[in-house]
Amino acid sequence: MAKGSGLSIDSDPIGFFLHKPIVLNSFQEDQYIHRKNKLSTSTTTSTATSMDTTTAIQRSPPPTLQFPVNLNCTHVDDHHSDSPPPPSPPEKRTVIDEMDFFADDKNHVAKASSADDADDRKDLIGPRDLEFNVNTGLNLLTTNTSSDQSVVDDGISSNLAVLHAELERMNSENQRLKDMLNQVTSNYNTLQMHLMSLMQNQSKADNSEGHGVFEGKIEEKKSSDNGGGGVVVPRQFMDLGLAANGDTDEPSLSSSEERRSGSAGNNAKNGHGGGDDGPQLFDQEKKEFDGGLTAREEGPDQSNSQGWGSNKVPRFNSSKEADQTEATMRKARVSVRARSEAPMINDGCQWRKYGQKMAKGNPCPRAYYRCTMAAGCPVRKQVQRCAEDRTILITTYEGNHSHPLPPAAMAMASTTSSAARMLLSGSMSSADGLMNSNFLARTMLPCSSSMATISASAPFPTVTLDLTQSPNPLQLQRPPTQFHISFPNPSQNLSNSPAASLLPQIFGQALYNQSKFSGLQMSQDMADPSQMGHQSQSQPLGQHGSLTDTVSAATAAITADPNFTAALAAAITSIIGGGGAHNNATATTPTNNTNNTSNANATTSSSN
DNA sequence: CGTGTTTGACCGGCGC
DNA sequence: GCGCCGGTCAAACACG
Repeated sequence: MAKGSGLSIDSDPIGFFLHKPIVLNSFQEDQYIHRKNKLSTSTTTSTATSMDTTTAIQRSPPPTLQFPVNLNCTHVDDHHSDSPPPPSPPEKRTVIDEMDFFADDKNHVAKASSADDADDRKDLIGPRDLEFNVNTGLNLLTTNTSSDQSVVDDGISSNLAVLHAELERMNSENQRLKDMLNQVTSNYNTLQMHLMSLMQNQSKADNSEGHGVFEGKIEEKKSSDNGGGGVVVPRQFMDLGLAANGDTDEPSLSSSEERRSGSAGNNAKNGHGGGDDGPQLFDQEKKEFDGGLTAREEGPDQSNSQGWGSNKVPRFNSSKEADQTEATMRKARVSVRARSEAPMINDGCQWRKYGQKMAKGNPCPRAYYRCTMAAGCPVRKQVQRCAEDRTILITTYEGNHSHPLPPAAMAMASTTSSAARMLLSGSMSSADGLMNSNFLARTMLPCSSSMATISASAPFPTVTLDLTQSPNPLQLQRPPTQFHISFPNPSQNLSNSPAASLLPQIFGQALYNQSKFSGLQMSQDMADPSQMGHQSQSQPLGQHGSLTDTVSAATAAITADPNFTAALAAAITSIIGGGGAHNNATATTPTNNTNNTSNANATTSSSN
């Protein structure tokens, strides 16, 4: 094996955050030069794509004007003889002129006639509208008076009124769903505190009774994880609920973490002496935790608002089955693909590098990091450049933070955690988690794009969030008229729904909103001022690896669009209703995106 | 001197 | 059983 190959990346997270100059060896320099050469291309591409998206949005409105105009045609005819037309302000003609999309000779004839008197003008309104409806011109309006103006204005205003009413309705619904989510979140937190209290009592009871070796070791480990403070909860729960959730339904603590604790605490420098105890300790701890959770389950609403279904699945399996399930869950990962020039994306957390290896099939080394924001945080990540395109940085996260996160870290953490949770909820909804994941992956719509990928073919279930394509996050801001969401159909499986693909972002946003930060605000609060700004506004994706911006942009876009909140509600409903397998949230959009994820068993996105 | 990185060694899972 | 490989450990080293 190519150990010590020298293909190292200076990736001091702290230094990175502080704009510490990055020192590269010759190979890295080659890589970075290569990437820099490519950067202009990729940046240009991203920018162009963004512009295309914007243009597409701006082009959309005009044709819809026909409908209200026709409505007013009837209206005017009905009042033809009732009231004389008000004086026509000439200046309004310019407004009408702007609507003369289709001019032809007929309109000139009509224009001449319309100049005679108001009644004649009114008479012409009907035919003119008909002509308009069949794509003839509106030039006759250039001499029309206010009656015609009012016709158009009334049409537009009535249409606007309709739209406004619709918007208000959606906003109210949006607010209602937010309230519901907040309440569910609150209930969940309360439930979790109950659980902690219960577990604490249980652990004390077990300890006092002098039960088997596992319990004793668990106590030892728990104390170690909490800085020896004597707290007997498995891990500290953060107030945001995110990490607590992750700890609850996604046992992220790897065996090595146990080994590490054991080595440090007991075996000192003997290194691997505690290795064998790690998984057992964790499994036992996990069983206790799950058992307590199951016992305390109060109902689907509470248990799933943040647990995303994993918590709600009863854990009455035998110990062997539980071990299998836990092994699967422990390995759940979220991989984020993003274009980045930096050796490591700024996700707001602090990382310490603990290893580097050459991975098979990739000339680029894989770096291993663990979170150092809190002692005993089980989160690890692997950073590796894509072999095919070295401008793409693949960051794979495993586990959930056991500590409060700064705002800058919330977006990524919540997104990845939610993605993992989504995956796990799918896995846990079946006795065979992996097969279910495969099914979930395969049954996602083929027409979708590559924002989220679920891969069960890997040794561990992995969700891949592909952020290398800028259109996807931006497309989340498409006007509601181009993004239709239909609400749950109980007879359909969630996995059939394209909205399922939005769950990582949606859930991330939900969790993020829960923490009282908006995506935009978070983006502005980021530690690195150079990476401030709203990605969805204009900043091309992939510049300097501001992945957090990307995520926040996507999540902010979701927040901005009531339809996405509706999708969130639908998704939550889906999970609440059946571990992500009963109800259905459907987001129907035309798609034209391509899939660029190599291991894409299923990809989804909102696209147009 | 404290903190973080580097890197050779080691472990465990898995396939043959 | 053996080798491969991913993942981790920890002594040595670098740096401020």
